[in-house]
Amino acid sequence: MVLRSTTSEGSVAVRLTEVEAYDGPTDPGSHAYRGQTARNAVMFGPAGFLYVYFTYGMHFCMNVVAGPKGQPSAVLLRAGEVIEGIELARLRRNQPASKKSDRDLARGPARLCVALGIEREGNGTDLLAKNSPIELLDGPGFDGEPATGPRVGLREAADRPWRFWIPDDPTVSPYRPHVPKKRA
DNA sequence: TGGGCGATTGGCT
DNA sequence: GCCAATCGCCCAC
Repeated sequence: MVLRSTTSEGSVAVRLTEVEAYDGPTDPGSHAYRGQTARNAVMFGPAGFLYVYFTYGMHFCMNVVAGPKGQPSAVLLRAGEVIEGIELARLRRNQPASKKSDRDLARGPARLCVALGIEREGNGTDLLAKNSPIELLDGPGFDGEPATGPRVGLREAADRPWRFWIPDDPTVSPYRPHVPKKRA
């Protein structure tokens, strides 16, 4: 799958290489686990819409709503390879042109949002609509099965193997378990 | 009503 | 490897 965003600055497209599944009501790791709130309202709508949230006081991450209306399942987009608009992506990420650093342009959920220029106002975008500023497109697949493993950085439901990535792809982000905050 | 904590990142040791 | 940055959300008080 490919995600493309278009702004006045231009377009950037990313081939998605790493995602995680979040099943609302039965998944303690999901933002929708405790019911609908102002923040997660988009998740309770129909599939194919973008749920963007702000975290750690400085980062945005995004999900594609996957379940039908009223069933808040979603897919967190964690990483990808920039396949279009790489100069704009480098500019947004403040990275010099280099084969080595290009790998990191969209490697990680917050980096992916920066590279595509997606922030708060992208929340609720219809990814399947004609002429949408952010569109989800069919893209070249790959041979074989995706790799699976536990989701990154979760305290709750850390055992569920609901992370999926393209094996051996260099743009996939490294796995990190949850780190408890140190007490005073 | 407020404090603890988060689906993270980048810089420094 | 370790840690600070930084603020909105949510629930226990």
